[in-house]
Amino acid sequence: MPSDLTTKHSRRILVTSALPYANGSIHIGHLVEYIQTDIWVRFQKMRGHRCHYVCADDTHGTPIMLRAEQEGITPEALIERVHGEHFRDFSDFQIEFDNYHSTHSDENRELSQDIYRRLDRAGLITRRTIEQLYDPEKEMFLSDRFIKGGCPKCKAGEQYGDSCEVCGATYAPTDLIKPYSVLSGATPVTRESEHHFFKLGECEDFLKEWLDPAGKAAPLQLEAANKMNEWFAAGLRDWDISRDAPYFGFEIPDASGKFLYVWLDAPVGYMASFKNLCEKEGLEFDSYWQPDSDAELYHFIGKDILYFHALFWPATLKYAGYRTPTKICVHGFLTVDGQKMSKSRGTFIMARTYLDHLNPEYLRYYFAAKLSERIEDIDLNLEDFTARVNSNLVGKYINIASRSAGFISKRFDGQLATALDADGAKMVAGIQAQAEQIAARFEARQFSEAMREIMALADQANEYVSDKAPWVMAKEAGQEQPLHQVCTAIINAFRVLTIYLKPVLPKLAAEVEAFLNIKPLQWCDVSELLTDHTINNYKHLMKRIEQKQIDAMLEASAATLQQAKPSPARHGEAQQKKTAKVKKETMTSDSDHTIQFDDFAKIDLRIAKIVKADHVEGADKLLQLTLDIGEEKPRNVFAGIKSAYSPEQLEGKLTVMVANLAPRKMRFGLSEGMVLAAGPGGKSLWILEPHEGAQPGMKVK
RNA sequence: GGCUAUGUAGCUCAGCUGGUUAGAGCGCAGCAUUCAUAAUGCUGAAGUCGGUGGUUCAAGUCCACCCAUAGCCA
Repeated sequence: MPSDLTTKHSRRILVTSALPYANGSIHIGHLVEYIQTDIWVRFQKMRGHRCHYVCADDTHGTPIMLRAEQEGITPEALIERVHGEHFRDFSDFQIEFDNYHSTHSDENRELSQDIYRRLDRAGLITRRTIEQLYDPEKEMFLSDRFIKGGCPKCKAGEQYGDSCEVCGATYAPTDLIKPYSVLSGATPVTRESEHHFFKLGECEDFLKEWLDPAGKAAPLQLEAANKMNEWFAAGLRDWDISRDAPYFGFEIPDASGKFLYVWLDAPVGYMASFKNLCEKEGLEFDSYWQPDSDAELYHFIGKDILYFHALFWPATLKYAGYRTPTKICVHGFLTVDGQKMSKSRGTFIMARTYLDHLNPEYLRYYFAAKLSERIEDIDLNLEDFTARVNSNLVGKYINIASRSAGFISKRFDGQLATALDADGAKMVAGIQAQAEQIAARFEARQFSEAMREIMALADQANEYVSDKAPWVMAKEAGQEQPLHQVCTAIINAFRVLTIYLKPVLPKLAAEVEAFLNIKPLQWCDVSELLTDHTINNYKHLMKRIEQKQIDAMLEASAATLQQAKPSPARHGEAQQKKTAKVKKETMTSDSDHTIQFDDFAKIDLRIAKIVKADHVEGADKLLQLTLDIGEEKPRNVFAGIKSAYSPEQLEGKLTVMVANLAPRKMRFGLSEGMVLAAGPGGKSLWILEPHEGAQPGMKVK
């Protein structure tokens, strides 16, 4: 259990959310993280801790450069505009940063370059010459996504340099048919360049110790720690942290024409944003970032960028002489109605589109009701969303105020009674008694549990109202005082519930404070009662969601996505594969069960001679086959047929293989195709064998 | 193919180290109620706990295999 629940001392806490990339807009998938973080931060502040929440736009890299060029503006102009858009979206969702900075700032330049120097001095930077494609016209190196050409497998045109969106093949950009630069149209040439690498392999001992510190809470959730162990087992490789000019970013000190890779300066942006805040507010930067700091440091991130935050980032900090994070809080992705957000279904919802149609606090509550401390994906089920918000927030919670406020204002001139009735006192005390339990839920990021518990308490308040039936008292003579006390008890229940919900519903809580005519509520106010006090007239605090609002939002989403580009969340490079995959899926799901001849013709089936078959060390089901299909080099294929065949049975035999299947990197090596076999599996598995006379390499049609 | 998660009522999810007739909220049905911008209370129906085998006196909970979904394989 966190220390603050037993000891009352004020903690110093620095919290970050991942930095959104400055080449697109915020969508509801992003919001899971910012809302989760914001709730946690608001909770800490309500508990009286010194908590700072910083973030920034992530502004560097080739995608930003290209986007700016497309729009005919400078990168600086682009990132300034996007910064404004992002900040407005976040603010309107009531995400309250203490500072929202930019990685393109003096603080970040100084810190990033200094960290590079410190790492270099510590012997953790190495330099190696690598080969890369180069655009001779534009005079710059090209990453895979800036090269297009024909897919070497299926011949589809206009494909990116790393994988084909039509057939899913992966390849090197040099394999493309007639490759050309996206930037200039020129044919790229291969060129050498010296790159700077961070020697991550040398940080392994430190990282293992950081991951599992003796006598301290682990910095990662269990699932994330498992993933780390997988990475350790696979071996840590050096990390390429340099890019050649021209590049929108920071220069590497003492290496002209070399820039820091965006993923190096992005997390440093956390520090830079905080440093900027320190300058504004007179905080001591070093006391938060020096190695022995007693301040706590929390990074909230999505599971897609664990690699950067759990390996590179702690290692960077450690060897640059800074403290390491207290905890990395990882969350899953958002699905809508059980599926990935989809543009065609209109479920790819931009933050702004949502705001145009619905109250942001609905979504804050719904996310809170679904978020746990685990890395699970959460689903925004729109039907469930409507039902829960309407029933829990409006029907249960808001309704408590609305049921009693009328009596207080009409019968007692807005004045609360000086005491509660015995049952009412007991009911309110029962709600108050849960304060530490609920606080522990918030602290541990078990928001869904917290919401469940709070709504159970709201049920208790409603039962009390139902038992006392104040509307009956109101009609009977001589029942003035009991009515007054009962309604005061109801208002008090509502006030305590409002404290519990305030981290989630800050704006609503402020309206409740105005209604109750009280100062901003803190967590410790739970133990007090509001009696002998004048409150204001009740105005309805929250409307129910109507189906037509949801429909309108989905429609608008489908429409706006024609123009607006969503931010790739992190970095273009990291996101590239994912986009390709999504596209592939929609293609297959749209297609029929029958295929056209053209589809069939795409599959290149060949007679293959099994020249060699081997067991694969460490694999339960695989055999490694070396297949001759008349090519210069025989193909290497891993086939899951060990249960049915021994290597000896296969060697020398002919079979049929899919020759144009995209090569796939497996744990044991590259598999360059597939052999055909039938059967349910296990021992019942039979590979295909042609009649005598077929020759290796013949096409099967 | 390997690895990691997940798979429990129509929906969203709880079920700790295996132990009495499997839980909650929403939704649904019936009744009550009318203070509340249709909100509330009570009662109830509803589940072969993804599947198949196994371990055990006893399995949603452990083991094996399989199926489905998502992700990772740098």
